[in-house]
Amino acid sequence: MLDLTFVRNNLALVEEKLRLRGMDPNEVLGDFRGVDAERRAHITTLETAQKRRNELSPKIGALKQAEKKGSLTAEQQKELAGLSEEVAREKAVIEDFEKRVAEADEKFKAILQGVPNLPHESVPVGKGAEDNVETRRWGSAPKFDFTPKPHWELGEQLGVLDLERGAKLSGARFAVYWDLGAKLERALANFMLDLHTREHGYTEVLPPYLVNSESMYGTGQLPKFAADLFRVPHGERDLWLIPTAEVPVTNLYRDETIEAARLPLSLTAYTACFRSEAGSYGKDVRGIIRQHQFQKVELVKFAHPERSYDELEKLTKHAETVLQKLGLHYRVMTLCTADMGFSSAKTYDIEVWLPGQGLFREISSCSNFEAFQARRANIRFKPEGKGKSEFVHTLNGSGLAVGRTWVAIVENYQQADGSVLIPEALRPYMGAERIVPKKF
RNA sequence: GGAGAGGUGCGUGAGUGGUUGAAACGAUCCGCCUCGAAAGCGGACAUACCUUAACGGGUAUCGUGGGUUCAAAUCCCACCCUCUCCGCCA
Repeated sequence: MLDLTFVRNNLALVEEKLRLRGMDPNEVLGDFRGVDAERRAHITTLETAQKRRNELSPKIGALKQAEKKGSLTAEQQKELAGLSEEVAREKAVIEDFEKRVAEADEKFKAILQGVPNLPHESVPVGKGAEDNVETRRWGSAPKFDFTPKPHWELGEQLGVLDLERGAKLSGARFAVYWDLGAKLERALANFMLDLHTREHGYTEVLPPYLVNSESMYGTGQLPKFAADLFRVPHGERDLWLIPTAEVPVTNLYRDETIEAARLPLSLTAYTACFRSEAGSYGKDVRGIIRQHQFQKVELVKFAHPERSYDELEKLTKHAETVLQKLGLHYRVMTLCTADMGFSSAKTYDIEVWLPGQGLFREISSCSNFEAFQARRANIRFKPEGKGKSEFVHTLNGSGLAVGRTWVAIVENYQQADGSVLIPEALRPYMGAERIVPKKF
């Protein structure tokens, strides 16, 4: 969520930035000025009436006390009647305008919550994914003297990936990993967590996979993107399966104030992620690129506003390091204004080369949300010395999506004989140098 | 799942209908004192929103949401959370 006062005072700028995102400002902002003015007028009316009532109440109280004791003069009797009448009138106004303010608040909040974050000035302007800018590239695509296969074929032949039984158990977009396939997933997760905790200074956390609506609201999944989530009914209130560890980890500090000296806080978490993928029917139906459940190692930072863009660069490098150590060819894309997510001010996508499919595929998305999430989730820091607390900047990125890394390993390290070589860095975690065909 | 206790400001903790946005103590900050410090003394010390050129003024907030009342931290209802005991369970 953007700052109310900022939007009010910089409406032209906000409209301009929305256009950069390829959105129609009128559609997004609606009658912002009108609703804002209406809301404020109603608040003023309400508070005036409340003030009057608060002035009258003690007078009525005193007179009623006297009435009880029977020491009320005729004149006071009249005064009491008059005051009672007046306060009744004010009360009617209060009740009426409490409703009107609530309605106006609702309308206003709906507008404000529907406004995406403003792109940072360094973000390239564009109209769609084709305008994303390749910022750097690492390594080179492996050469094969045979036609490399996609991971779904390899996985089945090796006996490590079982999509049929995944479908039997749960339905489409669920997978079962067997034997060294399962172990590869676990090895990758451990490798990534060790790298980030030992060499990059992150603290590991293991959060719940089910969270309440407040948490989903805090990171911006709700109210707008409920359709992408799995909802779990639970008594009077619903719980939601997390679509990414970003949700529970960012919300760790919801409604809290962090000491400035502790910033930046760097956290990493390995969790399962659940996405209903509504609206993506027919997309990536083969293999395990797009699943309802997948596992991911997430990197989250809470940073000082002045240093958040440095932290974004670092966080992105941390994610890249995983690919470098695994010897996987990749490129870093700076998303253009039109392709960024709703809450992001700047995003780098890391795309890994998948030879079986002959394309680069997103394996990490690293974003600076500035204060957009912090404002919603009320995450502050107290500046050194005195001064008012301010909102922190939140950042996150995948470090990496384990399922897609699994795909990258299998496709990039496939051999002519149908086996898959395990990269050096992973061998201590695998206890094997190679995956060879086996029946499940 | 059953029975009970409780949720107040940064912390401890008063407060059962009006003078309490909230005592007291502690923490923190600023002064005074001191060569410096401690102690002592004096003062400051929540958030959001509305209003104002500004100084300031106002409204709301005592787990959350409703209700009763002229008036609610205080009474009523629902929910959430924490703790204790029982049951169940990895």
